[in-house]
Amino acid sequence: MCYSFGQKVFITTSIGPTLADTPRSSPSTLLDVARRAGVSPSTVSRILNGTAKVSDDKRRAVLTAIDDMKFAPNQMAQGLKKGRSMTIGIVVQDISSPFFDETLRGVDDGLKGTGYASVIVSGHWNAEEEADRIRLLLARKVDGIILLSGRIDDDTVLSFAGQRPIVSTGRAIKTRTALGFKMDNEYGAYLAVRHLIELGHRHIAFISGPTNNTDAADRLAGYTRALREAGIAIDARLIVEGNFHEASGMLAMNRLFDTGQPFTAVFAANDLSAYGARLALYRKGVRVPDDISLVGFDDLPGSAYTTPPLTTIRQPLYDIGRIATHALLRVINGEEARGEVPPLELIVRETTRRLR
Amino acid sequence: MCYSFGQKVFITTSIGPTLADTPRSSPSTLLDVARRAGVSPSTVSRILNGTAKVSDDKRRAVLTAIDDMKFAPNQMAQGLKKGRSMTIGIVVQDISSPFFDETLRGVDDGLKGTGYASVIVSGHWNAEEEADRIRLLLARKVDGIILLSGRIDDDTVLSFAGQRPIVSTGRAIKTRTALGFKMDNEYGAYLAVRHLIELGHRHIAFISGPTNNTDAADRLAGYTRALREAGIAIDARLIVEGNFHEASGMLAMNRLFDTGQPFTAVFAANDLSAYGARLALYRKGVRVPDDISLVGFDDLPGSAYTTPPLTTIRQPLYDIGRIATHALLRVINGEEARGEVPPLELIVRETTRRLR
DNA sequence: CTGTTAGCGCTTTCAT
DNA sequence: ATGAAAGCGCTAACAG
Repeated sequence: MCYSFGQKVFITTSIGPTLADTPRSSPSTLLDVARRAGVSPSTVSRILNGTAKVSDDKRRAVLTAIDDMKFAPNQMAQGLKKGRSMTIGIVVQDISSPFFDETLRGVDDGLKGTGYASVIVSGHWNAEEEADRIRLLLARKVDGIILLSGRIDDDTVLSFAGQRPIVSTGRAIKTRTALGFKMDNEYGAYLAVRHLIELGHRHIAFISGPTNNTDAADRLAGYTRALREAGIAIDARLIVEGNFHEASGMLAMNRLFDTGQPFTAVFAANDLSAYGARLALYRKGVRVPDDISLVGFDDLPGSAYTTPPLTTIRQPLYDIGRIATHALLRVINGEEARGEVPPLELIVRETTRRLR
Repeated sequence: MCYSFGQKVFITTSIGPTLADTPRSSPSTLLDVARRAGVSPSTVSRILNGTAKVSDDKRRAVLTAIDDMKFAPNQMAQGLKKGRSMTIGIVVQDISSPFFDETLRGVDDGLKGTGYASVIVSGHWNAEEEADRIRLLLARKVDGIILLSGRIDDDTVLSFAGQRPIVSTGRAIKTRTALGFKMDNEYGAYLAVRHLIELGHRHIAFISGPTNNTDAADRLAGYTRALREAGIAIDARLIVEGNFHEASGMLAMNRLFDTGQPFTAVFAANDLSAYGARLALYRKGVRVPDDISLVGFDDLPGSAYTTPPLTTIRQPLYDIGRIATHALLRVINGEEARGEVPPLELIVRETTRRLR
């Protein structure tokens, strides 16, 4: 039964057969097709793979047989035989974060038309779990792995790369089968803070990311460099730690106010924490950008629709996904992997303003 | 090479070996393990699967061999033999939408510890493409399919269900191998509009979803029912069509103003279009909720952090994912699939206010 | 151009 | 309790 009662929805189904014990309309095999078309299995295979010339009449016979029987080659059998599963593994840290979404979209587009499918697993920001998931992918015989914001160390990546090619973001490695590339986070943060300084701000707070995260550390470095270059002293009270999530941005903002230190602008280490900071500001009745300027980092899709739209550092998330995919595919095929990731750039929207 | 130059990042790698032509540290097979442990392959298999009793000494020998050789069974071979790939297919419509994200998170959690992995494909809101993707999944021998917001018609689903069990959202089907359940969208919309009416609003605009979408149609129905019940005449000029995306919400809002019809509240058919509408309002200098009340539908994770936080109808996206997964797993195992999806509910946040 | 044969790595009767 | 042997569905020599 499946009935909707008022607002509740119940679903039930009677006891059905097991996947194992019911052949269903058991899918036809290549052998079935061969028999039906009156040819040998190899001929069918050859047509399927374009491996060799086949006479037109046989080809026609096979093609119609395939059509009639709605035959589709069993990918597991193909994979077992060819040693290629035609699937690649993607390791993300959070299956439902707009950050990874954009990259995944790039991967998806990069895979389009290649015959490859992807299985996505999450490391949940945890090195142990991440390594486990990678082992799982390897057991599944994925042909390659894309590691996004990996937590495991480079040596571990390298050892996995002994089994299958890996391309990873956020690390600078390069061997025969492992390739990594990282964005210049320090530079991005520098850009953000310099923008604020150019607008006349001198008291600029920073909501950092988790200290154990290299991207976060790089962004902090960019923040301090911009300040130093402008001859502005670093005030430790204006730097509070967040964890890249909305709630932490909100908390951080409140802590900033609690210190009593004056500031006219805040740079959040990522958009998500900027959203949280924005809410804290709203709750306090502080106007953005009139009273406080705010800049984020990432340029998530939603950042163009916040109120007001967020000034931020754009990460080419989609491109990273596409480029990583292309690179991996090339390595898998023994070609030279080469790619250029667009640089980080400042997107000035409406949360920053010149200090009068 | 992998070098970072200023802000640009270049990646290159020299020509490497093909996946095919390099055995790498070719993974050990079950046979290798058997030889090393001095037993037959069957014994190893039995230990791996717990299929039969094995003497303690042999078991120990095998286990250490497995450890030494870092053996992991080839899933393709296992799958081919057992007729189970331990993979399920997930069909979404947009690989990077917060809407699907939440559901995917539910699926991911539902799969945790089951040994199943998922391959996610996107139908891109297109029935043709969706059917294609499903065929691909079937060729990959997924053990079951979860179809989220499918575009294909029920008959097509049913025919696919002949090959593998399918559970789908947004449809009321129920056969031996196909199970669908849909949320009561009409009721949800009704809830939203009634809330507005209770707050004293009489002129309530509606930014609809695409007219060819059943969820959108249901929500429109709920809107009209609430109005009718309250004795408020439906004003066609207050209903404008959107397409569920931010930009369309923004456009719709502007069109609403262009009509010149007065209104004090707007109900957007989903959160994304509410975000767009919110921006249009901001641009026009219209305050929310002081001048105009706004309510959305979905309760995306971001909706708690908009400025101000969005009043909306909560869809139990995560639960839907989990429940669908459990149901599918049960069908796969020949058990009775049964589940209850939490009802839609109104979440009152800060974008609605009582009309003075 | 096409068929026959031998596996890919694993599980599973069937004997013992 | 354990091994031998057959085979899942496909591809790739190897003959012809």
